Amino acid sequence: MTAAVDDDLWSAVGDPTRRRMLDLLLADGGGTATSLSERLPVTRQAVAKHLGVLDRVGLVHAAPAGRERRYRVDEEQLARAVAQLSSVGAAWDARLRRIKLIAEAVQRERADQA
Amino acid sequence: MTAAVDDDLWSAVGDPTRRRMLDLLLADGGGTATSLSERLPVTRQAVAKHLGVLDRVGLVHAAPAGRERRYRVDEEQLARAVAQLSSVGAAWDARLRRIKLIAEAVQRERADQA
DNA sequence: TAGAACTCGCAACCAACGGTTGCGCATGCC
DNA sequence: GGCATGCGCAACCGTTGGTTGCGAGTTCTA
Repeated sequence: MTAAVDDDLWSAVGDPTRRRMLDLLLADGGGTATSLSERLPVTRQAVAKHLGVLDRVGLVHAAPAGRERRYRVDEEQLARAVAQLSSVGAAWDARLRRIKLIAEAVQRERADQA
Repeated sequence: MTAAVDDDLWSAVGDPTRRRMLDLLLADGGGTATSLSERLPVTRQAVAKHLGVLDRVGLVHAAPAGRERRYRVDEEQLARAVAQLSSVGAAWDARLRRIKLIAEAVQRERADQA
């Protein structure tokens, strides 16, 4: 049921470092590869690569400012990703609930027979 | 804010193939590496490795049955993972909402000045 | 205005991981 | 006993997250 369409956006958000980057960018209202790397346990280059990935899927946008390259979160796109995320969660939740109901029904049936 | 504690469970569920495996296991009420690999675009060995990962984080449990090795989903653990998932989603959602409010406030302030 | 300081991008390299193929071993069925 | 089936182990490959090293462009300042 869980389609494969999600996978590009999902996998972009799937990386822990990228999640923390998005978190920092949201908290500070933007940032550069260098500024982010100072608050993360990875080097600037690693951050830069991640920013490239996030840029490709449209979760962030770059704005050259002098010698800096300032990144900001595309909130609309992130909202879309979050929606997909919670929809997957909801699907599993529903399935788990259904399984539980069936299990309980079987239990009741057995109890009736005994 | 999003802690690093989630990362083990989260990354286990992060892989698309593992998500589809969990989905299949839930739908069929269990399965073996071979049975799963027949319904997935990967080999039995790849599936076996993934089952090992899922087993290590407690999302599935193995029950040797004759020459088979039958796996079942630990629904409680999966429910916990789903909860973490949606909590992360909720956190981002809240932050996005807050950002939006601030932005609107700034807009209004500017309008008043003009 | 020349040079120091800072930020960035590119390239080479490494480790981990998802995936495959090829084997050998155990279990079950005829 | 013999054949088929299911599993585990090992070697190997491509991708990806991460690092170091370096050269080039921009800003600040002496």
